[in-house]
Amino acid sequence: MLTFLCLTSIFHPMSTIPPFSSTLSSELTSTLRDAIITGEIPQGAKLSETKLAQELDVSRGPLREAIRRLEGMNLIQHIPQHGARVVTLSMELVLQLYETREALESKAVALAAVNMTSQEIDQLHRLIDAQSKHMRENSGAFIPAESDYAFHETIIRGSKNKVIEQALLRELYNLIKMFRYQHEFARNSTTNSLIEHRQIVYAIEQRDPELAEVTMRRHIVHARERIQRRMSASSAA
Amino acid sequence: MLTFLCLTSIFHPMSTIPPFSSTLSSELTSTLRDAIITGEIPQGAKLSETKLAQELDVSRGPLREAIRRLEGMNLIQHIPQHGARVVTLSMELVLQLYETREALESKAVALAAVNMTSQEIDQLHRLIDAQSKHMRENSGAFIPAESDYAFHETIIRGSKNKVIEQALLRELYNLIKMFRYQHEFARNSTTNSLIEHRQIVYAIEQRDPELAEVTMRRHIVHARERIQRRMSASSAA
DNA sequence: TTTGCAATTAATGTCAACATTTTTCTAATT
DNA sequence: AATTAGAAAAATGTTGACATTAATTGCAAA
Repeated sequence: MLTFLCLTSIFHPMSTIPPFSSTLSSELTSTLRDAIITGEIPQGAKLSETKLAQELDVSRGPLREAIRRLEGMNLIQHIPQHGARVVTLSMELVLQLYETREALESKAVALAAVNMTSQEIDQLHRLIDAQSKHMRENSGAFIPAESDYAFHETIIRGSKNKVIEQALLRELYNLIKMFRYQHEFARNSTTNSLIEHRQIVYAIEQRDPELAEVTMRRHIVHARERIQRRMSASSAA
Repeated sequence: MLTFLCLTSIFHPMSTIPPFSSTLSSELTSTLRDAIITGEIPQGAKLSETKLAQELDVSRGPLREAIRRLEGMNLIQHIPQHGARVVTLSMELVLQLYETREALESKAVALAAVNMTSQEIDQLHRLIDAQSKHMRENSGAFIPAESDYAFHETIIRGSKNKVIEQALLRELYNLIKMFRYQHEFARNSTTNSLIEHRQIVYAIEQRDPELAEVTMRRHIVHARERIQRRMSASSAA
C-alpha cells in the first residue's frame, strides 16, 4: 500500500510546480511526480493503471492523462500496449542530464546577466546570505538542496527566456531532483558551491554575460565531475 | 471542414517522428502535430474536443491524450477548464527558440565531433553533396528545408546524448519547423548555409569539438539574425 | 442603447463499461 | 523435465454517458 494517497496534502519542498490544481488530473500529476522524485514509486517500476486507479480511488481517465503529462516531463516512459514505467536513472543518463544542463544553464545565466532586475539580484543575495548563515551555524559542510534549487531557479527565471526556462525547470530539473533526492551523497551541495554561487552573482551584478556563462559552466561541470567520481568509486567498490 | 482527416495518410516530409503508430491516440498525435506545423490548424486556434472528435470520427478519450502529448511538445497550450489552443509564434518566442537552439545544438555538435561514427560522417557528406548538387542544378539560391533538417538531425543524433536529442528534436524542432513552414522567407536555407555546413563537417572530421561548437554556434546565430532582420523589416513596412 | 442577470447551451472533466491486446497459467506433447 | 499450445486472466485502448464548469443567449431594467 502506498502512502502518497492523500491528494490534498502538503507536498515536499522539492516541487517546482505548485501543488495546487483545479482538476483531478493535474492533482494526480503532482502527486505522481513527487512520488517518483522521492522514490516512493521506485525507478523502473511499472505504473499499472488498474492498480493505481484503485489505490488512489480515481477512474483511469484522469490517471492516464497524468501519465501522459509525466511522459512529457521525461519522468515516465510509455510503450504502447505495454504500459508505463518510471524512468531508470543510469549513470549514463545522469551524466547526459548534466551535459545538457551545462549547455542550457550557462546560456540562461548569460541572458540573466543582461535581463535580471535589481530586485531579482537582491533575491540572489538573500539566498546566498541564508546559505552562508546556514553553513556558519552548522559548522559548515553543506547547503540544503532546497536553497540550492531556489538559487538556480531564480537565475533561470531571470533569463526571461521562457523556452530555456521550460526546458530546464519542466524537463531537466525534475530528473536532477530525483537523482539527488535518491542519492544521499548528492542531496546537499558542497562548501565550494557557495564560493561559486558568489562568483556567479558577482558576474551578474557586473552585467557581464561572458563571465557569468563561464562561471556557471564551471559550477555545473564541477557538480558533474563530483558525481562521476562518486559513482565510479561506488561501482568499483 | 478540415482536410487532414485521413488518418492513415502519407505525411509531410516534415515529420521527425515516424507517422506509423499502433494506437489511435498516437495516430491522432501525429495527425494534429502535422496539422499544426503546416498551419492547417492556425496559430492561436482553439482545439474544441467536441468538434475535433466529431470531424475526426473518434471519441474524446484518445483525442484528449493526444492533446496532452502535444502539450508536452510545446505545440499546444492548455488552460484547465478552458481548453487547448495552438501556440502563437510571436517574434519574441521565435528568437528565444533560436537562443535555446544555439545553446543545445552547439553542445550537440561538440559531442558529435567526439562520438559520431565514420558511417554517420559519411552520411553528412552525402547530404552536403546532395545540397551542393541541388544548388548547381537550380542555379543556386536555396537548400530545401528537408535536406537542411536531415543534416542537423544527423548531427544531433550523432551526439549520442539522448537528453539533448530529445530536447532538440521533440521540443524545439517542431516549433522551428512550424515557424519556417509558415513563413515563406524562412522556408529554405541560404547559399551561405552550405558553406557553413561544410565548415561544420570539417570540424567534426577533424574531431575538433571546440571548432565544431563555435562553427555551429555561428551558423545558428546567423539564422537568427536573418530572421530578426526580416521580421523587423516586415513589421516596419 | 447599454448593462446586468437568469436561463440555456455548450464545453471540459470524470466515470464506468466494453474491446482488444498482452500476459499468465494450465495442460498436453515431445 | 522442458517446451509449446491453448485457455484464462489481467492489462491497456476505446467508447459513450454523466457531472460540472464556462460561455452564450435572451430578456428585463436602467
